[in-house]
Amino acid sequence: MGRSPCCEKGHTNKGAWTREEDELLIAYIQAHGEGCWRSLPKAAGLLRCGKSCRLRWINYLRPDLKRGNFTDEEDELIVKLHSLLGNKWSIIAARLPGRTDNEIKNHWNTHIKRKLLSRGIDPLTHRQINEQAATRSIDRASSAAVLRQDAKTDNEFPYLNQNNPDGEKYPDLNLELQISPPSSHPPRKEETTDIKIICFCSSLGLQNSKGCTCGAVGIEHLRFYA
DNA sequence: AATACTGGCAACCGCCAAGTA
DNA sequence: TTACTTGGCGGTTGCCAGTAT
Repeated sequence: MGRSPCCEKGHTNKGAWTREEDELLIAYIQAHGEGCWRSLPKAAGLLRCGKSCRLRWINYLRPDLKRGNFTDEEDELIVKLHSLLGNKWSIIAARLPGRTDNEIKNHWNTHIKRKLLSRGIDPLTHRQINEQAATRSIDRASSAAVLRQDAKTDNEFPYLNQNNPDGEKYPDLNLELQISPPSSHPPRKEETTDIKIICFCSSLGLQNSKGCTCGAVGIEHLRFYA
């Protein structure tokens, strides 16, 4: 039945990691690789919860981390992906080599969100705030015109200023969400209605890229089931 | 110089899906 | 099928450094 508990909470350190702890964790993972996080702390001589070790490694100690300031291109990509995915930080992070979900989440909350708001863009909906208020009465064409007039946005996030309404905001992206089941399990007819499939590699024009193994052209390997 | 305020970020918490016995 | 653990995720908190008063 099941497995034994994750960690002995009474005997673990908390708070900031010390240099010694970092060194122990790095040394252990370099010698044994990333494996069972549960048993790692004991094996590595750490008084930490396995979860804490995993987080420390993934967010801070991993050698392939980029660190440093986000570039404008990264900012732009984050906004694009966020407009498609919402707060799916891990998926967004997967498209930004060397960046972690936590890092991106923090960057979003401290920088990008504010930047969008200062441009009059709702970071939740990625629409012009005044446009939103008027959305009910303004047609899509005029909304696009509002976007076009925002020269600042043009400079900061050029993609936000495409002469396209909604899904056509990103001419370089395929924003079409297809609705269908996993290919290996053909759905019953009644199941297909609310099942969505999307390949973000393809959507971003990155099909056949390193991170995309689906091999699809314009179709989809990230799957969401309703 | 002292204090209050603010922003940035590392780390924790709680939940959930998947895996296992 | 059920009960349980693990790994992973997103939200939140708390500390610290920098800035303003």
